[in-house]
Amino acid sequence: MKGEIDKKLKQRNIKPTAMRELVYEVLDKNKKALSLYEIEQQFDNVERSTIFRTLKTFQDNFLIHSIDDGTGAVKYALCDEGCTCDPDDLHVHYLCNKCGQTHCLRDMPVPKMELPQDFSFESANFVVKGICSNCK
Amino acid sequence: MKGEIDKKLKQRNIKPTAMRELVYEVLDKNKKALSLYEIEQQFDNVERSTIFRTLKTFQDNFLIHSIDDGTGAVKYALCDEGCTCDPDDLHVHYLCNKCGQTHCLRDMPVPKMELPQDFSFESANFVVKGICSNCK
DNA sequence: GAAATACATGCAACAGTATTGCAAAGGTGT
DNA sequence: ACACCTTTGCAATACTGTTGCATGTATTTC
Repeated sequence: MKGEIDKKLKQRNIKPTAMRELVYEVLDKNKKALSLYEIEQQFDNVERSTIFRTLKTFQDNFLIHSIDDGTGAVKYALCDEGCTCDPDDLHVHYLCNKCGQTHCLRDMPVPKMELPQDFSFESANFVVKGICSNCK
Repeated sequence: MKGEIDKKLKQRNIKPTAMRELVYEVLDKNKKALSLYEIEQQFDNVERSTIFRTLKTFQDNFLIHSIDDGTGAVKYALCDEGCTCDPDDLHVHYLCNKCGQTHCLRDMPVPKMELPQDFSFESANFVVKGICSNCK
């Protein structure tokens, strides 16, 4: 288990520390995107800033991606293997207005839009909101 | 001019006050989406909270819509005439990573996604990021 | 037109999230 | 063991958004 996680971290050139293994584990076992606060809640005595910087490191190395779902807190979820967060790697996210959970719709790529002349497409944030099947 | 604005406000059941006319004017003459802070900057001695509540009133009555472009500050832009901010009224927004300006791509509707079973589509936020034609 | 009522505004304070500086702790290589 | 670099914890702070309350302004009612 720990070995598996370390491998994932090393694949992304992230030195595996206890903290990072734990944060990875939390992101992995929860099947939804989590905010900094939500991650903090799953630990007893871990500094917010440490988690914050851990997430930043993860994000810089494309191990996780961030989602701004409009709730005020940025959420984080694991990237798929080999993801480089290029336009081609992007997928749609879904925020349930009832339970507040944000899910990755990993098999739903963000559609390429035909932008106006001379506008480049570097990245995108596409969040669909509604009521999820659980809350229906 | 003032008459035109009052008409727009009244169409949306918003009582036209001096404040509201001014905020509307600012949103109208800038052709991009503005944050609360940016709107505040265009006045000399107007309370943030007043503008905040004005925007809230506008939004509740579908005169403006808000965009969360991931920069940390919500931005606001005028709705098209007759807009009710339904899924059908939504359009894509564009954030330039260089100049930081956010534009409405009004003629680019948010594509309807085929969501997983029992997930409803109530609204969406679709922001494309890149370099705009001005900054290229 | 004056009194009563409702609504809008300004001020101040506060809440939540994100972020940074700095020092201590931990690990790595020589 | 020592020097070096990275990570972590603590504290403080910035920024945006939000609310309570008092005051001012407009609108209605008589």
